Amino acid sequence: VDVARRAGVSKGSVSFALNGRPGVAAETAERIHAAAAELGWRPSHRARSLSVSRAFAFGMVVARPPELLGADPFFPSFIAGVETVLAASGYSLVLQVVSGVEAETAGYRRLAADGRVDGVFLTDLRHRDCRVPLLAELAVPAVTLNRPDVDSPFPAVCVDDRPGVAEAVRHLVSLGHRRIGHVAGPEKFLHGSGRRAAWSEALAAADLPQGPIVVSDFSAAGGAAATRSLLGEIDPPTAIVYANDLMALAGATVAHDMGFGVPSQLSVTGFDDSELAAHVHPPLTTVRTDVLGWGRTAAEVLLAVVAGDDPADVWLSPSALVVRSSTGPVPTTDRRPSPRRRLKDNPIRALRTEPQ
Amino acid sequence: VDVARRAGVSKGSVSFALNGRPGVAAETAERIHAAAAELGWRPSHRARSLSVSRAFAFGMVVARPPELLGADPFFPSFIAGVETVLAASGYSLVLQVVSGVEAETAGYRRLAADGRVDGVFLTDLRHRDCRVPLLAELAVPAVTLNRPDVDSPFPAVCVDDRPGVAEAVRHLVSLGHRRIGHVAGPEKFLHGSGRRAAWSEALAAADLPQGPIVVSDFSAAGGAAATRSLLGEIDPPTAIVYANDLMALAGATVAHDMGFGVPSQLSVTGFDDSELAAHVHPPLTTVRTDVLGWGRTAAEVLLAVVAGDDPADVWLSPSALVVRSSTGPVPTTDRRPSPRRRLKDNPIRALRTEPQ
DNA sequence: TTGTATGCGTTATCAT
DNA sequence: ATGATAACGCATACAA
Repeated sequence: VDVARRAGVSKGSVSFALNGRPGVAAETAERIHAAAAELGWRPSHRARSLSVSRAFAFGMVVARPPELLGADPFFPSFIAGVETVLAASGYSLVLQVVSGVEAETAGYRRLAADGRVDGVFLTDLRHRDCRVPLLAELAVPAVTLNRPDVDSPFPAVCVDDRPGVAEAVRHLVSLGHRRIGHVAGPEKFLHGSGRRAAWSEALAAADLPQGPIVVSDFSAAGGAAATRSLLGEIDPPTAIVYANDLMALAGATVAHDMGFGVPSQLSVTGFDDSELAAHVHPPLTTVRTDVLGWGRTAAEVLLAVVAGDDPADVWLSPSALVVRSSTGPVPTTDRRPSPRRRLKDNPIRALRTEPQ
Repeated sequence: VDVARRAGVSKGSVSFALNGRPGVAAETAERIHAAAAELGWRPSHRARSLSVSRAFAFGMVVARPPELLGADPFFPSFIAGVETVLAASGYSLVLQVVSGVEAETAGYRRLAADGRVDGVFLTDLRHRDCRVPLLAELAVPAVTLNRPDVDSPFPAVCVDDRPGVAEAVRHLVSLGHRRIGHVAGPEKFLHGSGRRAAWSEALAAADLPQGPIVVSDFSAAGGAAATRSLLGEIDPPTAIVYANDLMALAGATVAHDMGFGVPSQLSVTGFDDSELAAHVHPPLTTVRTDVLGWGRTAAEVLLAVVAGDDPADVWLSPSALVVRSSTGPVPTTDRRPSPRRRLKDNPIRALRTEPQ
């Protein structure tokens, strides 16, 4: 109103001029802009929000336990990628971290009921993920990270985990390994079972028998326990492909404690290429994905959705192996663990152990 | 309006009744509630926001590089703590991750200009932190994590890092160490220089000379480089206190690669008690703080601020040492590193090296 | 090309 | 105790 009065025009003209829409004379528009500038006019986000029924924000609800979130490089990078495009678009990100699926559902409902967001990012996709129908019912636009295995009306931004895992297996095979185990993430997660499938298929493709597998939980403790179990078997694998770095790091530690040298007696690969991977002993061979780009693209797609168009799925550059020193040639001779450690960690089987 | 019509009253009465305010007859109020329920009325967050000029959201802008964020257990836990109290209050958290101080300032300005938040959390406090006067000028309420070293109108929620670090030093002293080094975080951060001061003062309190120090950057690479430098000195320390776990973990790796057994020849302590700390070899002695509680309290305080009162600073339970196996008795005899590693990693000094 | 009028869903200020 | 009416700040259909 003030700007209109100062420019000697009506409210409507001001709105049109300030939004750069046709239907206002160039000279008038200029006068309006000048008036707005002099008055220090700033658009009111809230009023606009009420008027156009949009929140100018996207949401994300994360249902991981905090201690796992803190050890996982995914979310910070993803969010950073998202922000780079949101900041330029006047959009914000509202984040919710919850524990448990019921709280997660409640979180989405609240976001939707309050109209706090115009769309959400669906991460950590699960099998038959209930969030897809939920959001469809709530009429909240979404973008899924990878394509769900339920009917989904939402576009997906996909990064294929499998090539990296397959590459890891091939790498191990080329080093002579024939007994390659896997420590998987929870099977309910698409990426958990996807990486497992990639490992399994890569073994088959190499004409190798399926190796031993333990399904774990992406945590350090879980990775340690899984490794203990795998290496305690009668004929332990000579290499283990882990579904993430955290489990791999903890697993390598357990192996070492059990007397399995890494990589001399056991090769190990991770997934994520976390900050620490290159700085442990031995540096971890792992799989890298472009998480930052993932976030960037996901944000762009969601922006396109709220802009009204119906973007197609997009596939980003697939994961790729980063070879470091936690993988090596398969041990040719006696790879029984050294006696001291073995005695301590596995007293029963230590009876058959002798110095190497 | 619909509810009012249905209940046969006016808009104003509905507003009063639904907000449980005095000035409406009990019977009328009941009729209104019934009508609202039948109509499935839900309050509009946006309209309320416009009307009362509040966002019902708090903000947080994080200016760490993504790869460091991903390796740091702080933010996820802090945010999780924040959420537990926000969710119950109808508040949301809008998160911004940026790179660089200028983007950070811009982030706060945008949050304020758009009126997107009613207050912000100030984390990673720096010396003479420019965000304090900025937010004061912007008239954005805030709560600071620990008390800034500039005049601040904002309440602070404090967790003292120092007791934990001091405890670590005392622990090392009790193990016989007399030459205790430190790998610090950037000095511009309050927690960086605070931990350094704690280390320094603890040494003085133990009547020990100041140990060698390298100022680093909280990253794994930084911790590795700092350690290399420290252990390359003529008379390397027998123990190193690191300002965070990431540097400690990378540092322990470097030490091992340089032929320093941990803890046989070098003791190491971290800070954070990250997920991996207990699952590396050797398990890391480190300092733990209640980050979840920190987030919870900070949210409560910010809520109190926007509610109109002027809460006092609150001090939470201080940090405490978690003793694991990366610390041990000071080496009594020849602690020169073993020759093989040493040859590889430090060829110059290897000339003086002999087998142990 | 410009102006007028109204809607968005609340809360707040008056009257009565 | 209740009801009408005015903000809040923008967008927009429609008239001129």
